[in-house]
Amino acid sequence: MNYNHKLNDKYNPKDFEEKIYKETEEKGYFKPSMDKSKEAYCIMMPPPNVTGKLHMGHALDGTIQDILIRFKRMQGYNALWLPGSDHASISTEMKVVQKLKSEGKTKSQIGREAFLKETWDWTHLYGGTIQEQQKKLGCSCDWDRRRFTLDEGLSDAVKEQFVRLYEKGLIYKGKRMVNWCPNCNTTISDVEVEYHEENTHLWHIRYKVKDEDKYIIVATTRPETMLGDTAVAVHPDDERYKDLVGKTCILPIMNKEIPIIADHFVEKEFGTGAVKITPAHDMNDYQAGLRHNLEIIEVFDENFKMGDLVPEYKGMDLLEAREKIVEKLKELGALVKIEDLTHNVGKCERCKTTIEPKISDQWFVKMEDLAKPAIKAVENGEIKFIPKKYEKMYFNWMNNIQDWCISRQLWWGHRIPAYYCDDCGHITVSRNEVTECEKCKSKNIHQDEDTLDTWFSSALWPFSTLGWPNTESEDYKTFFPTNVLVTAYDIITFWVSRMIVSSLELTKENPFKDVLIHGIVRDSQGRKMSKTLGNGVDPLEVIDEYGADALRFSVLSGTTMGNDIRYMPEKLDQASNFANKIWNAAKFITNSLEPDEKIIEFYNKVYNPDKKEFNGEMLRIEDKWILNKLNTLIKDITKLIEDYDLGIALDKIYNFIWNEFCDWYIEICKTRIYSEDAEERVQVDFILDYVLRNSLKLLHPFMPFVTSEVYSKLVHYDDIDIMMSNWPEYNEIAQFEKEEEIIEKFKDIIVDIRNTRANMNVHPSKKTTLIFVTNEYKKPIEESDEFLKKLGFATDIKVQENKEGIPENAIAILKDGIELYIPFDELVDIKEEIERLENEIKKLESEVERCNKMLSNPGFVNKAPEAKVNEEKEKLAKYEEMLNASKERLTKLKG
RNA sequence: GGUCGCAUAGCUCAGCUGGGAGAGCAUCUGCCUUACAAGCAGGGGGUCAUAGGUUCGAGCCCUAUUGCGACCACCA
Repeated sequence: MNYNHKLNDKYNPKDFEEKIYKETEEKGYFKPSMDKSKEAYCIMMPPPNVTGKLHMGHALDGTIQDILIRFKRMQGYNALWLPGSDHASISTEMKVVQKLKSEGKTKSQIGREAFLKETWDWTHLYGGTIQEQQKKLGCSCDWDRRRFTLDEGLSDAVKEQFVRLYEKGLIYKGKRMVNWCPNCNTTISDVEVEYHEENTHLWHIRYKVKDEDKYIIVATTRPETMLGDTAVAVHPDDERYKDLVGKTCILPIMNKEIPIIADHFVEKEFGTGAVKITPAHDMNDYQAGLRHNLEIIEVFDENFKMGDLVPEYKGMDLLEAREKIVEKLKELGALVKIEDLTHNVGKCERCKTTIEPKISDQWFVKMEDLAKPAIKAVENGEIKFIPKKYEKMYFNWMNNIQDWCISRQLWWGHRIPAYYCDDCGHITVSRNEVTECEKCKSKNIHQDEDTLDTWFSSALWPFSTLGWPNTESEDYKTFFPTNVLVTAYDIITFWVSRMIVSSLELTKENPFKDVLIHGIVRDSQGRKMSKTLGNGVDPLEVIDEYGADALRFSVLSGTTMGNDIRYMPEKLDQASNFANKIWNAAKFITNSLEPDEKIIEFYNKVYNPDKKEFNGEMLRIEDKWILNKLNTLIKDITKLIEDYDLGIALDKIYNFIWNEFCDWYIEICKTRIYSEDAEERVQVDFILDYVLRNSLKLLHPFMPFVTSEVYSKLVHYDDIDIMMSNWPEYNEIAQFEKEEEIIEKFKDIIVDIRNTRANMNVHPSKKTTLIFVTNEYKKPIEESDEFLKKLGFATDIKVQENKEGIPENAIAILKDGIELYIPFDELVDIKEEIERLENEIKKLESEVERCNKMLSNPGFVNKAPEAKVNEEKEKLAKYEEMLNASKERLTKLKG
């Protein structure tokens, strides 16, 4: 075979990222192998909004999942990453409404059917955008299995859930006070309400106590709702009002008699301690109204204009009515004072309109019993949150769970499968289209106009995407329950928790084993990225400038799961420098590579796959060193990814490739690479290729593109692309521990040499002879002669067992087991060398002192683990030896 | 108000079940050394927020304080 090993001169991600994605997708690598002999591994991608665009949060989320799936795929799992999108009822519907508005049309004008058609068109137009963007990021999901929450199958699943819960009595219809957005014209859930501080006033209004010459003053932020007051409440322990409780007062304007009641929810300290109760327009008042059996009087009509309680105000806007009513109260002398107040006002998350509490007929899911098994599943560890602290958030939510309002006054979504009989009023709930009342058989029926909360369908995502309710489908049987769910902490409560609930109720299985929670990506100043601030970073622009690999690196390097990530553009430089470093190293290696056949032949001789052993006799000490380091690295990275410590894993690979492989191994080997001896070259080329290819494999899940491109230029043992290659296996028995130790020592010595030379301003080209005094390391030093010479700036190396012939003015570097002398001749001032030695002695003395202190502490010697004590003893011996050698050298120089 | 979290080098952050403080960037010094100046070699820089406590030993565990942040609930 004749392979081309050539890499382009410059690292340029645009040359290959898109190409590689396309190729690997076309080859079907993203699909699960469906190999029954292999364990299945499955991740469900949290479905982004169908009309959405990729933001940094998606980029992070997608990168993490892609790393996991690529890792497992290389490990041989039958791995599926299933993508899809969410119909996102409110936000999509709003976008279409806006579009209609710009065309001068409204929802109600065109009707339900036409509106849905419009929305489907919109969805088809923009629905593919985010997928295309995820591809740019390198997401290796099985696009053929992609699902949409409004797909037919998923809609069936939604109906199935609704009907089952309804039949068990877990779904009910009831009057409740809900959050109503007057602009979106729908109920929204508590979590879709944002609270904003607003400056307003607190109006103090006095109500006359009936038949007495007393007044009770209430404080309110909403005077316009007073028309619907049905009581005034005070705290039962409030001495100021004790005598008034049980009496009645006269509601101004309405001139109506209402009771004065006592209720614990009233705070004595706030306002006047007396509060007007308007059950129709306030959550607390509503609850109080229920407790005290108060009448509910609605002040507003369905469009949130004034109703007809007082004809004068009818049809008025709320704020306008507020003004008029305040004026009127002033006239009547009922307005006592106006106080300034800042308080939190609920706003619609989407359109920022002030939320109005409203009583309406809605569908609810009874949560308390459903929550119990879901709490248990996490308590007993069947489902694990990573990091664990988020379990607390989950428990906090689940233990205080409220019934879930699932109906939405929207058209875009799953229409509620409930049919009302116009004759007998019976409600028929069914999986299928209903044409007659199940009770009186009347054909006079109509379906509920409302749709279901989007989360009602996303709660099914882990299994509805696999074919549920058909539990016999191949995918369902193979991949459910799934392995890990990856998402940000901000949707634990309304998505993660509901998936667990639905799954346990409907499938009796946990939907996933692990919940991997990551933080959110903030801007460089630590602010949340938002459209209104305009501080969002577009991942596509980043990819365009730096490449997807760099983006992926930058969101993970140096981060921990669960913590927020600050977007730092400098990290992108670090990332692309790293990719560039790999590129250059690979370019260097491949350019000098011996023919593939020769290297493969060498491999077959040097490696015994059955024993998983290298033939040490065919390798040099430095080869064994890097192989041993690689082996440890493989072990560490595998464990780290399995534990989801992705940031640490990435930094470890980075460090290995750059600071060990490039900075040391390649440098050490250069003389061999340029060697005249072909056998020598094959040997070193084999190691260079071997270590690089395995490092690339370890890095591949993180930076799929540059690793693929470079890997394809390495020695071709086979035709398998890196993506489908086997994950490196580590050897339990580290074969070359001793050699690693020796080279680490040599590295230390070389750093010391560089250090001293730098301190003494020795010109880099100036070379000298290195004299080693040792017997323990004689052989390895002789074996390493070439690179020690090169890296130690030596013309020559002498190894001897005594100190004969060492010039007085030589510099000494003293390690345990090795003494190194560098005769600098005229270059070195004895004074300086004495000074240097004195400093070193000082350092060593403090080390010895530290060890002695610890070892003379009876508490330490008696209570610390034996291994720890021995470790300190060994250190002490080593330092003492070095200290003595230094002292000896010093006296000699001085004498 | 309830719950949870965070405070480590100039900046952004790592630091595993307690056993000699780390990275990247920035900064300083010397290098165009035949893969790489997007680079190489070396250096400086930290009372690990504060105060107590547990321990032979605390960045790590406990308590309190200060300053941030998040989530939930929500004040009429």
